Amino acid sequence: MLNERQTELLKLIVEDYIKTARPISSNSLCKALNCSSATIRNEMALLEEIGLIEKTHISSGRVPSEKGYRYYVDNIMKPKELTGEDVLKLQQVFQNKSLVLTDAISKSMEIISEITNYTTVVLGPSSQDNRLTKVEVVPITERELVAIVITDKGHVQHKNIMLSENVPLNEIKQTVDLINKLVIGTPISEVSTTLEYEVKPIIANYVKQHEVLYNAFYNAFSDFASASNVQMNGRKNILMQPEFDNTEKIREIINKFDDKEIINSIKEEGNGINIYIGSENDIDEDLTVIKTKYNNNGEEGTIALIGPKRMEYDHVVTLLDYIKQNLE
Amino acid sequence: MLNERQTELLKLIVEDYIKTARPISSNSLCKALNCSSATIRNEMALLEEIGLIEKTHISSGRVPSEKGYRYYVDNIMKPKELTGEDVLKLQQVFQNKSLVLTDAISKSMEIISEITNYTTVVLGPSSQDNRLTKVEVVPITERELVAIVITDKGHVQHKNIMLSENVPLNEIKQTVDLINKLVIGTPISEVSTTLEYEVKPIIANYVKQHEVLYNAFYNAFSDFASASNVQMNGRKNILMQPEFDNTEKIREIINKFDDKEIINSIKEEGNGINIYIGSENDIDEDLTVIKTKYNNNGEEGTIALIGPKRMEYDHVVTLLDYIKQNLE
DNA sequence: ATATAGCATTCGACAAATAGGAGTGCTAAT
DNA sequence: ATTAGCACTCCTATTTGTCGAATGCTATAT
Repeated sequence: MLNERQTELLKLIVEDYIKTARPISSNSLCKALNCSSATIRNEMALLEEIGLIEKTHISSGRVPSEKGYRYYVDNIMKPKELTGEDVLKLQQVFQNKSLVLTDAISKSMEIISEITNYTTVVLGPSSQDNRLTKVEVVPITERELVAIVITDKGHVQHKNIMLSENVPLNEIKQTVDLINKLVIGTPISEVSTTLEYEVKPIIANYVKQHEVLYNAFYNAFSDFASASNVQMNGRKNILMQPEFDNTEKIREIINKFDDKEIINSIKEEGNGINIYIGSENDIDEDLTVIKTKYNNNGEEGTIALIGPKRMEYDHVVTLLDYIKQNLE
Repeated sequence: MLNERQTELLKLIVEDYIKTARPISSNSLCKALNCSSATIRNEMALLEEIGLIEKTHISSGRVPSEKGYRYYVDNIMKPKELTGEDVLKLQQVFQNKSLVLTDAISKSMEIISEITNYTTVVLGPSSQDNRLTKVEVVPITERELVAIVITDKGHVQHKNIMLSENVPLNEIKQTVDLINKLVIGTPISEVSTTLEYEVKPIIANYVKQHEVLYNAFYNAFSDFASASNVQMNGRKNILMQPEFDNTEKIREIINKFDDKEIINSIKEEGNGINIYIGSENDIDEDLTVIKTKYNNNGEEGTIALIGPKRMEYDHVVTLLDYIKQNLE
């Protein structure tokens, strides 16, 4: 589609703009392309007609359009080799054999956020399809207890429960034993149903204060099933970008970052490393989101990186790829 | 110190400014004080001399100084009665008997952040002076286990542990039993020491892979002791205040909010509800922080509210007081 | 056919100039 | 003790002008 010089021109514009955040003039590219500014202007007019670059005003330099970034990412960009320094920082995480995978992911995304000055997000796997392995209860006071729920994939969650009336310890024990007998092996998403139809009728006979206990556990399990697990690093980074140098935009973005709904929508379904430029993502048309799935023992989570559209795509992709490699 | 009219004047200036965020002119107060603007100007000059109000430029209206806010808070302000609406919202939390105290606090501060449009912070109690009640281990795979630690105050924490070599299940069990025997009842802050001097020498005899296990548990306990527990609500709220309508300031504040160090420094030592205006707090001289301790079964935490100096002190104090009452 | 030099043109960024208005402080009169 | 009146200060918004960085276009050279 584009000839060699046009390709080179687009590449220069995109990469220059990524570096400087200022519109690129025809003059500034003369040496690089070894021709006069007039020639470059002609080519620029062409690229603009195709829609790959834009002007900010009638006599301004050129800026990549969304389509331009897309073309760059798809056809021009070459993955950038990692510097020794970057590798060194990340090695420290992956060589630490005593780290559980989820901790390794957290740590490495923390580091990537520092290296790149973008915002990173780790969306932990949901425990929806985990199976219940064990329920344990530890009494704290007469009315308060801690319920601990463990799944086969190693998810643990606890919840302090306040009983609405005093319940004798042995009744609590009986209930927990029953749950452990009847509910173990059930997927988390189905626990509520099992509780209601299998456990509830039985404890109604055994246990005096069955209502109170049943409700307490029912609530605890619902919380567990719906718990989401999101970690964000360097949310301030994105605000430092020069394109977000106005309060309105900053407020808009901070708002979106605070919105659990939006952040949860980051979940990636496809394979590989996927890039969503501007309006291609659901967060904000001025941002680019790069995501990839990871797989921990059959459980899937997402790691993502959020930055301005003017993002160092080559660097970022290589970093994420490096992490992906190391996680497997 | 101040006569009646001066007091009334300061009150009007502070409360007007809190509402409008604009300097107050002598003219605008004529009706309220029932005298001419010239008289008010004379009084204003006096208040300014004492340092209670300031001008933003030589011919501008007056703005409360830090000292002015302080005087207002200490001597003029009357607690504002809560509206039925506010009470209603908070009642829903406190009447829910199945909520554990910490959850009730979280929820109510969430609500307060919404009501006031300021930022709220809940600093959970540290588990430093809790005593260990139980350690439990659940194996997930050959190399991975979940360690669960419970304290007498009902704190629970879990940590997934990756063993650097395979360890037979019975050795793990032995170790955990030993820990449960020797370490229970020890304050969390001393667990590491006890582990090192009492447990380590013994398991060295019993257990083959004692090094691996010891390290794993040692790390798990250190994490537990150092874990902090901070919750923030509505951090965006503060950015919406008109006085923070420039990107530099916003970035500064967002940075400070992201800084665990600073946020942890919010911990309140004194009794009652304490107000730290501007330079009186450690976060930012343009902010006011209002804090109060709460007491959960002997464990102390802090709830705090962060807003601009131009804060609705009367409303906020009443709200915090209401919560404090209800928590006890 | 392609590349380039040259030129008019457009527009943003910045500074200077201008006008209007909101305040104040001070003085003199009540 | 209060207030009317007035000169004065400074902010804010708008206008104006200039400079420079770009562009598009046209005519010319290769």
